[in-house]
Amino acid sequence: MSRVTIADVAIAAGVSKTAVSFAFNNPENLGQATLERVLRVARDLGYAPHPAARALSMRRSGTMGVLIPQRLSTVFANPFLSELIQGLGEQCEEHDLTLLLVPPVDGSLESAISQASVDGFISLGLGPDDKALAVLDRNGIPTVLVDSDGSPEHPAVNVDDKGGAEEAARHLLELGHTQLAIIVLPPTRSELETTPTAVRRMEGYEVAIAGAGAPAPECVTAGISVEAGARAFQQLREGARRATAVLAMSDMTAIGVMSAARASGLRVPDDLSVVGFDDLPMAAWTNPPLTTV
Amino acid sequence: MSRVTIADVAIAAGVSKTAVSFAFNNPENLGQATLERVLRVARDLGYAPHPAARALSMRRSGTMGVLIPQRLSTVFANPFLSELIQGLGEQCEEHDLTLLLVPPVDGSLESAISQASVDGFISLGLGPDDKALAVLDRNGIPTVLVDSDGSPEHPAVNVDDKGGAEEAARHLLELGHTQLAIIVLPPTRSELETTPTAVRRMEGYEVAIAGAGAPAPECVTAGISVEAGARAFQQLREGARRATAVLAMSDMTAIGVMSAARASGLRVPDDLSVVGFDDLPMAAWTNPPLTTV
DNA sequence: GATCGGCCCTAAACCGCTTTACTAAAGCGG
DNA sequence: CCGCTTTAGTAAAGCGGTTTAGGGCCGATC
Repeated sequence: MSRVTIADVAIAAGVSKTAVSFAFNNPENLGQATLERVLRVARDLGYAPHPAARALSMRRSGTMGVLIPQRLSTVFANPFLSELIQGLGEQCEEHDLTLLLVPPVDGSLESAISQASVDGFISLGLGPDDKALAVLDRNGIPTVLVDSDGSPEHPAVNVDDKGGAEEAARHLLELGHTQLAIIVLPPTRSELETTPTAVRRMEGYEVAIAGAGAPAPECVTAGISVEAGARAFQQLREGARRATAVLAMSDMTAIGVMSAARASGLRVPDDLSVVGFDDLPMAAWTNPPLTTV
Repeated sequence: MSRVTIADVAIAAGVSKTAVSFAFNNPENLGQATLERVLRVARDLGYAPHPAARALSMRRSGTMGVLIPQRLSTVFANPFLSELIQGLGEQCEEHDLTLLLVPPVDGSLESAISQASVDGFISLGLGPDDKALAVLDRNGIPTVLVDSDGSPEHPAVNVDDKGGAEEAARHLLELGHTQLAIIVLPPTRSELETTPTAVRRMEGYEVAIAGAGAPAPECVTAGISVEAGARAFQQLREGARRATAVLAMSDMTAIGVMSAARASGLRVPDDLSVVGFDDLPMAAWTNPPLTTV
């Protein structure tokens, strides 16, 4: 009933466990005849090495973890993350790894980390002083930071948030807009602090705005979805100041703003300019195509 | 340098390995004082149980696998799958499980299965006679089939492909269309056979068309993406027959057809009707909103 | 004819944890 | 003060693999 183990195969083939192991991992250690017999018996019995046992004894699991600082349910709703994970997936495929998505367990990334059987982590959006990083280090799990502030201790891959944001804002200012609105990314882990990414993009926006001597922008926070973008647009309409251009920190939100604006009779970009961030493929399908970073 | 093990903690706390294990898993077996001491030492040392060792010994890994019959890179491009996985993710979260995505390794699902350390599988789009299923059974891994033909051996959750397709086709026929075009889903695993899902949807379309006495539809195969949909539209234009309505087996493809049609000057739905399948949230954002199943 | 080196193969240790079976000490009523 | 049950903790046997050290057996060498 239960799983076929290496011992079963060994007995059935009349050899030792070692021989069976060799048959799969070091065939050159076995004679031709024995090798073939063992492999045949293994196949007939439907033997497959137990992954956990293998991982334990080899000290490697063949799995790459993606540390996600937000609920799993929100990941797939965010095309930017989807794109990223897709890319990771391609690489994993190439190297015969499997991808393990690791979201917080009961709100704690630390405990999630220690539960995961992983050879290394890609961690998304983690600050360099995050406690989760300390846990990783202490357990000796190699880690690459993505979308972080960077850290001298770890390799990191990052988006030029500040530069991109600055360019986006400058683009609008050069078009003649003076009153801008900014739609800020929502916090992910704690409900309070904004993400490092949002902070960096905000810096970029502000640099450009200050540089042009334009008035302070109006800020609204909205989730990464079309609906949230639409709500943000309503919020802006109700505000006192009438921004003529919107800087959204994500494309999804920007799309929401755009469609809500058109639904309420505004022409885009004539009456309202919108610039996103992410450059999702989806941004090109909208009508008109979304300007984005 | 290397990982802190249960033995390290045991020595440091002056107790047996058992006591340390109890501290985490059966605290009621330990005295108050010992319990606290062990936990404190463990925390100070940064101890975390090795997941593989734990999995091996407990015969459960706390991981749910999703068996995906296609390349990982195409999964995230397909919003329908994303939605599905998102739902699975929510459930996993609730039950403190992690989600392992398992695509084919070197084109073989069977070998991917045996590499994955998983307590159970959700398998997508597997026929009931798939060899991968046999492997699962032999290894005693519980499995739920999704989007399959159903199987007496396994619990299954399915979309009413045939019924839905039939309704979609009937809808168009009732609008007065007679010459329909069908955009078929692409094969996933082997390059040859169409998927069971595609077969079932095709049956539904044909039942409706035959029932209405309409001429045979024109069929084109296209991937699940907006671009593929656009290409399919071009292909149809070049064909001899001029379909006035298109039945697409996925929303993404339908959106592609729609936007390509508009780009080429056709009005939708006046000049060309398009019906999708999946009911993605995205389908509601298009202009006009996509009719879908 | 004893010695040596290769070739095949095996026994046993080990990976890090859980769990069963068991013991020493403590508590308790009589 | 004795035998009984509880309490608190331990030793050792797994879980299912890999890997190291070594043991027969063979022909070749001196």
